[in-house]
Amino acid sequence: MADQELAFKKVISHAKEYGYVVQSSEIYDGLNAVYDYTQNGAALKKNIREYWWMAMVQLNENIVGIDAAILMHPTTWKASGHVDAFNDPLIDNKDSKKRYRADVLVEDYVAKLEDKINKEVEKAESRFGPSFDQKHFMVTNPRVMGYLERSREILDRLAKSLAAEDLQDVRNLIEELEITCPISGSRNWTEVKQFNLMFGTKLGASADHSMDLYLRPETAQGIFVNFLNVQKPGRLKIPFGIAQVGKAFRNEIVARQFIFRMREFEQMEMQFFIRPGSQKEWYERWKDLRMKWHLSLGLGKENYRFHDHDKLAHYADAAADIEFRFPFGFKELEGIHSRTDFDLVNHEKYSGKKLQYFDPELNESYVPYVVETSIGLDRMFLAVLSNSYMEEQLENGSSRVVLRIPAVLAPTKAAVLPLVKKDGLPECAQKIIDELKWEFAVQYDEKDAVGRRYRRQDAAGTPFCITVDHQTLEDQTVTLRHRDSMEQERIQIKALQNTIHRAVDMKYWLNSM
RNA sequence: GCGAAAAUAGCUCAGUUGGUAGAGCGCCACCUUGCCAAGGUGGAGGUCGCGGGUUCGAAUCCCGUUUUUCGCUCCA
Repeated sequence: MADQELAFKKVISHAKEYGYVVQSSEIYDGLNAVYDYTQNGAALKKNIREYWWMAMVQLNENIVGIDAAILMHPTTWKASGHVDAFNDPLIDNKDSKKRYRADVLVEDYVAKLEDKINKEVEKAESRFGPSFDQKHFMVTNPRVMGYLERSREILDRLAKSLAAEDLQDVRNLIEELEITCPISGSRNWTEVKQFNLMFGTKLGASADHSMDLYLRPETAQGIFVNFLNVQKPGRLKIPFGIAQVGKAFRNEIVARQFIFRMREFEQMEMQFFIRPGSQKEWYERWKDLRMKWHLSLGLGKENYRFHDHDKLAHYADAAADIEFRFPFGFKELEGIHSRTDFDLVNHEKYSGKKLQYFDPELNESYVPYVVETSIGLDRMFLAVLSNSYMEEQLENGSSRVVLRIPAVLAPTKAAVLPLVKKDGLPECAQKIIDELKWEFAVQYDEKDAVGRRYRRQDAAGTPFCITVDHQTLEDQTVTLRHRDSMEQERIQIKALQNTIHRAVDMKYWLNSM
């Protein structure tokens, strides 16, 4: 574990030093769980995004891509269930370290009062026998009346405090009622805090006329609300998919582990619309296809596994994660969910608009079922980066740090290095760059001994180094040096484009699926 | 959110009983070498995370705070 911890720390500092990821607003001490991607990170992220888009959208005739807004009509989140599910007043017991919904604690207390009332009723019933008049008893018995009065007072006060967002009073109420933690039995409570996992914001510059909005907590709803706006222009026939890459925002209670769980993150997801009843089959198919996509990058089969959910979210009838072996253990990288018709049906209900598909083969209309694949782009980035980082001992006794990023994803594909910075070699190198840069991200470096430049490029993850020497001026050949094997070969300048292309093009990588 | 640990140069870290900040690597310039890091000379870069307090004097002691990592918890 200590080794893992150390390895993870090294990845994090390497990410900063080599221009991949830094903390957001670092000069102001940073912002909790928010990170910026710097030049190489931005390039790697873009390449991952494109690799996904190619596999999902471009190569599938029945999947199209959209780009929905981050801001959506607030009713969207009522329909999706997020307003209810993501919004709670919570309180912690300091001794048991358990967290409770504050309103539920109070309601449980009231439930106990009701138990007491019921016991009184039972007692009286057994005493008076068949002539017992429960209604009369309830409004005359002083104890029962006391309990009822008490319950009403408590619930009224709770409702008022919650409505006024007076959390201090909710806390006071818990203290006054002497509510104890069911586990520790203590009354050592923290303050009550309102946890709203959705980021609020306002639409409209003037405070008087503004409307409360949320930054989307997931991108999926942008697809569901546009279901017909996409299906109709595309004349799409079921089964078909709508894909999207975009930012989502969550005020996570605990946001940690570098870019694994951030407050602002990017999702790549696809909602696949199918006939009701065929969900099992499509769910299995997409699990299989998504795993193949991951394996095509060659990060190692042993680093992936499926995790089937036992407890399902309210909208799902089956769900599995693809987990990856991160430096801190196997964690969720992608989710595949059979979402049934939950989302579309709810949007029909809240909007009053039909969100149905007419199936010409069945000659009937229905709300399609949905199988979702949803992968965290930032998590995929972390998977690639942490898996690529290696410290190697070489045969000559020296060591090197290398990022074995899959060449198709590498931020820079090749560095062009003049052996010495004189005799026209830099000019020659520059000419090669001017040719290659139209197709690949390339870099020039003339500083320091060439061996050191190789190491620098290794550490930055560049798969190829092209070295220009005096022989180049005579026969138009260069040294092509490979990052992973450290082997070099002499090839024609003319052959560079094809050789690099073969190594970095998505076609070859995705064909290995 | 609770608990623990940490924060000093771009990175990794040293800094003794409190006395005005150092190393290695990296970076920049020049010279030298020239196919797998660690040649020479010179240089830039730090109000020691931030804010208070104690003290004649704080990187060092105390309090608060921010950020990071770990455990628990939460979320999916």
